[in-house]
Amino acid sequence: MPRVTDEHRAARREQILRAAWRCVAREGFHGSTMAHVIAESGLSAGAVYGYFKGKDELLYAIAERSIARIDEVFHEMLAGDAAPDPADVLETVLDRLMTLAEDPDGDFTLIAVQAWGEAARGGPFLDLLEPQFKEIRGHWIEVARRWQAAGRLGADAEPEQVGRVLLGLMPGFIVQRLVLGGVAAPGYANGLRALMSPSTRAGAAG
Amino acid sequence: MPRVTDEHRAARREQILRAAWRCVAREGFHGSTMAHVIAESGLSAGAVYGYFKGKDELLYAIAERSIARIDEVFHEMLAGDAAPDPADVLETVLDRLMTLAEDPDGDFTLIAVQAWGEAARGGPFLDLLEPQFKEIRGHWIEVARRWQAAGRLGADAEPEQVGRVLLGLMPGFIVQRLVLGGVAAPGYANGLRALMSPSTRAGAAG
Amino acid sequence: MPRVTDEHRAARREQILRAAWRCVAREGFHGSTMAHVIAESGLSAGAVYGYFKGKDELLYAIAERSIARIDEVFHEMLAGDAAPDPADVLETVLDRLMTLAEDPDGDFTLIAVQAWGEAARGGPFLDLLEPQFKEIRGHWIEVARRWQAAGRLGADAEPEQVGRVLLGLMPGFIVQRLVLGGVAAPGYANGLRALMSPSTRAGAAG
Amino acid sequence: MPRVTDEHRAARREQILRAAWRCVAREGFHGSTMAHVIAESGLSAGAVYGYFKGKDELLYAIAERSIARIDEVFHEMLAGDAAPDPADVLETVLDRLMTLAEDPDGDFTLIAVQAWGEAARGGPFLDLLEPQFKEIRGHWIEVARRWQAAGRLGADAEPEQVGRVLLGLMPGFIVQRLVLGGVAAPGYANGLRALMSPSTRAGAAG
DNA sequence: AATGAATGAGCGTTCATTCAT
DNA sequence: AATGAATGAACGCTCATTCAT
Repeated sequence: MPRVTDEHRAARREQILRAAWRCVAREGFHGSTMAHVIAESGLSAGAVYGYFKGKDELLYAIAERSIARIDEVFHEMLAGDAAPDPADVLETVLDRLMTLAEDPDGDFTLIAVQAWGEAARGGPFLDLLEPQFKEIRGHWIEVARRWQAAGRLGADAEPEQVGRVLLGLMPGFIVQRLVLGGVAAPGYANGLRALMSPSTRAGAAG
Repeated sequence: MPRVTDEHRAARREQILRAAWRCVAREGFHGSTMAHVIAESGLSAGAVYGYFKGKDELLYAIAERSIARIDEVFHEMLAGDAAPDPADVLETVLDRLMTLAEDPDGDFTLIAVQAWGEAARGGPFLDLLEPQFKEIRGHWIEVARRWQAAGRLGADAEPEQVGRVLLGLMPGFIVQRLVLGGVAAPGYANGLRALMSPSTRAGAAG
Repeated sequence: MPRVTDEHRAARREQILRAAWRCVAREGFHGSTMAHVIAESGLSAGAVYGYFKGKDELLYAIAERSIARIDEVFHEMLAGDAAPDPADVLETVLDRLMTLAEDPDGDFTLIAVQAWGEAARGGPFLDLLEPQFKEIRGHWIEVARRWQAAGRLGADAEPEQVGRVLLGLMPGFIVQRLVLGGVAAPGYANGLRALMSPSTRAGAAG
Repeated sequence: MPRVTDEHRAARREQILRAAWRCVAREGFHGSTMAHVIAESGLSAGAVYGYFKGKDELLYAIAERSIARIDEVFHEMLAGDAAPDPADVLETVLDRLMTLAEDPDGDFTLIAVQAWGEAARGGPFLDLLEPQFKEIRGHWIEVARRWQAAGRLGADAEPEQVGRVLLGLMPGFIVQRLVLGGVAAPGYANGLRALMSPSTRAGAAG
């Protein structure tokens, strides 16, 4: 019965992970005690520790999942070789991000911010976030490159620098939304469109 | 001799605050114990509690100072009624930010990220950050407004939306620098300049 | 097929006991967890508990076996009615003891010392060790008695007291070997021989 | 007020150590929980941890004290250059040992046996016991050497071997007393005297 | 005003044991 | 008979905070 057992283990792991997710989305990394997670999971302490070595591993797994969600958002975005408008990409990406953020289990962006705070101090969380940030930045650099190839970006523009700015818009959106609220994907994308389409003396924005 | 006493109190408060700042910049909000702060301050536990009600108040004061620094960065920026290029503003602002971040007492952006994480969960940290974010956003909106008034932004662009994007670039810069490193003010500003100065060559988007 | 079942049960019991023995010889009574024993035995938790009521019973069984080995060492030693030299008996006994101690499954003297520690506090381990110590002491008293009967011990010597001393030499050997190493049966027996054969030269003690 | 504070600290340390001593003498190393020690000490958990890093350090300190007591027993024993009868030394030593063992705080020999069990597995307890055993063995070797110099031991006897035997008599006494009871210093010493004064065919013991 | 020893609730974790399968 | 996932009481320990001096 290995199939059943493996499925069972995976389901239990998921159950715990979701419970921890809910706790962290509600109370942050440090406000979430193992006792909370255990109670939320409906399991016993021993059971939880059978699936995760300890609190650190659990938080790590949650952070992993949280930032993986940001990455997901790019899938299919760059399929083909089209040169989408960066503002359109941003809108799509943030739109998906907001859909995911409305998860009834809890807002993953809140967890992501916790993870940034942890990663800032170095250690395993930094090791986790670094490659994922790099990958997402790579996506944005690719967007910039294509945009440049399509003749929409100055020939002397450096896609790496443009990519940094585009990547930067994402944490900017997330933090702003969490702290101020009232930020939505279309408006934010429009702000970028306006910046990207400056009036040529008496020009018109998009 | 109330003057002396008041000065004394202020000096002591500052001494504690700086000690806590160093701790938090090194170990984060939760990694910093009161014992660490007390040791770092060179005072006794009782003395520290004589100036701050508890850890929360101390962290709050640190967060306050940390984000105040971001605000500082705008001072004199918008004096007069010039209409500076947003990318120039960004470069100046980030340049100052990096100077402040190199404080030997510890990187204030690290503390800021901790504060965002805390604020995301609501509570006093949100109440602290919200008005400060609002004010900084106000600065950016003003930048956008003047840019528009100078005819450099489409007439139908909404400065509020543009301001959100410009504000967003700051946390984006901070997080990216902490996680990936290798981000500097001029290059980041150049990325924005490139986006804002699209090729005038006719091009078609995807 | 009760025979087969009984044999099977005995084999399983032995399998568990040996696994526990290995664990205890490696990590002591308290350092050995049931999880270790279970893993070492290759059986499941449930299976182990099917053969032993709990950890206490298992440790008890191990202690039993460990001190039984010390007793073994006397078998045939006192067969017949010879009056062997106590030092010779000691040498033979310790020699056998060391052979047993080199069991690849682990040093039984290490387990014995654990058992002494437990027995010192009273309880079942004391009830276990007491009769076994008594029996071994009985052997030594018998050695002393025969030695006296052979005219090698003063007529007014009390074999019970001599037996206590001879018994005492055994834990002394075991502990000394575990803590200091470098103790071997022949040298230790020689030490006793030297004490038992004082110089006949006239001398005065201090 | 450093004097007072230092004395205070020393007194508190002693208070905790004695509480732990009582617990260990009653329940052994592993049966003694920190909660027990804390309750017994009359202090709080935090206070205890202010004086001892953790349970290990506390047990180590107790073991240290326990075996130090065995060493004490030799003080003044070998002052001067007399050549005392080993059996007399043994009697004195064991007599002192029993006096110390009757400490109302708990029998130190019980603690010593716990320490032997721990040391047998290597680690810090072995490092602690090894030099102390060596020193005590050194005392016994000196006793043997003097006895030999006084012409009471065969010229070809090796004091090192005799010393091992004499040292061995001590754990033998301790364990036997704990497990069987009914062992006292004079009787035990008499047993040794009897062994050391064999009848010369029809001789008389001392 | 300042000290720092003391507090104790609550933390993360372990592990002997059980029981549905 | 055998499994091993699950249990949960109890463990060692931390740390924000207090208060007698």
